[in-house]
Amino acid sequence: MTKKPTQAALPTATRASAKGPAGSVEAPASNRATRAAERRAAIVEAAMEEFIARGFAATRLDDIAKRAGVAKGTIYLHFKDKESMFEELVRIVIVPVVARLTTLPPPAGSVRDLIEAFAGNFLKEVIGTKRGDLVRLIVAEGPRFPSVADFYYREVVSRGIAAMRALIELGIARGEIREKDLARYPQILVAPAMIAVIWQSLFARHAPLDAQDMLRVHLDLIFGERRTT
Amino acid sequence: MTKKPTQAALPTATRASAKGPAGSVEAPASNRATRAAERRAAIVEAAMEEFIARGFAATRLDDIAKRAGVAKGTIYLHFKDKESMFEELVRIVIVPVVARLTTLPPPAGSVRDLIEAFAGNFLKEVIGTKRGDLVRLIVAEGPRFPSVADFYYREVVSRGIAAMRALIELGIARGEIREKDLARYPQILVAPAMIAVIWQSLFARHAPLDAQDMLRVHLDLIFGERRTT
DNA sequence: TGACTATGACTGACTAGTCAGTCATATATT
DNA sequence: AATATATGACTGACTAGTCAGTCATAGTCA
Repeated sequence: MTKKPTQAALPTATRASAKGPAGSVEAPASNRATRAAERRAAIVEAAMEEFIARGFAATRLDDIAKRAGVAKGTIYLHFKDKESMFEELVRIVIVPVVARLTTLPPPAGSVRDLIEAFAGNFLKEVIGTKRGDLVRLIVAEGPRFPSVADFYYREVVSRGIAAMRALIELGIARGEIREKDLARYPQILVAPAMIAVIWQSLFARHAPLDAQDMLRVHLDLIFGERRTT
Repeated sequence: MTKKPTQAALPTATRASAKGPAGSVEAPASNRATRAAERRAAIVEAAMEEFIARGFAATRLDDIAKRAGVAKGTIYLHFKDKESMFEELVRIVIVPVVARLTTLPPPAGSVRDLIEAFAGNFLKEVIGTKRGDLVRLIVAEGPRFPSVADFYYREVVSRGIAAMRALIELGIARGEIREKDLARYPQILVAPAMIAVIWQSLFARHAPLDAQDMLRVHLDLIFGERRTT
């Protein structure tokens, strides 16, 4: 009597069901492998949102499962445990971003144009989006997940810094940038953008920030006033 | 069950006025009020360290109690619950910092000197210290503690931005700063310092940052190369 | 093609453990 | 003694991780 092995369970309709809380109607998904991949993607997506909203410790796997429209056990078919799930998640989300960024845009025009295009892209893709919150999440959890911080430094930060430095050196060589020491601290070039990301997720309600315009002013500082053409 | 356990408003001890904070290793502590204040201070100190190291959700009150050399129940003599403890904590730690900062230094010399002195102070007092980690903690937990984010914005950010703006406007009026639009975005002035704080707590092991030097370069950007006087 | 079997993705009730908050008791102060 | 403080064992709500069992699909054979 104590045990009531799963029996009643769902009467029927496990097949076309999916009418779970997930909401979005899953595509037919012909074969098993495809379905599995879809579920995995759903878990990743759901987990990302929960982790961003609550942080690592406060996130419940039950909530992730519910949001993904999946049973809790399913999560463990795809990830070893909560911790390694979090670590893997960051990789999964970041890798494609890095891939896109390393696809450098056409190196035409002035250095300022290059940087402006790059920054504009960054603002559009990161600020106020899921990706921006991910940055904040990494700042938040980094110290407790050295492997995540390491990964992020290796894959994103060090590369970004190197790329910015190259750009700055080009600008100096071309005479567009006067402050030669800037090449030693590419962080300065990027700082306002990072601050904008953090600002938006913390203080947007108090004082929204026009990141695009702020960036323009910052670039004016580095390149000198833009001549209106 | 809808549980409504927490009821008792802050019991007492809120008025435990500031006494000699010096209180270190269990001095006899003559009167009760003093002892209570000491215990409270020990709890605040311990809680701060635990919260910084683990974040809000992952911090155990048992650990705070142990670190403070106090029984768990004692914590509840001083704070209503974990959540309000965290909120109060941020206030307790930040208020004296704000108090110190608003004690403006002698407004002598050039604007650049003013800012440099201010920044130097900031670097020494914040970067790599407990205070720096507190900034990271606020960034991390802010979204989950709107009251903390609000408080921080009101007490620190908005004041800091206003002060910086005043300084920038002075610099523009005196002809030290050429970029007039900078006054619209004091964040640009502060951004590298904030980035330095975050950088140190996340990536110091990979690539330590000479914040002092970076700041010098940044100020060169704003004021023009420094003339060696 | 249709029927029968094998596979493994998926489920969710369950277990073992954790931790915030309580309170009866003990200790210190007046 | 009376009162104010402090203690830490205890409780109950909550959750990460497990696993016996289910069932849609893939594979096999007649």
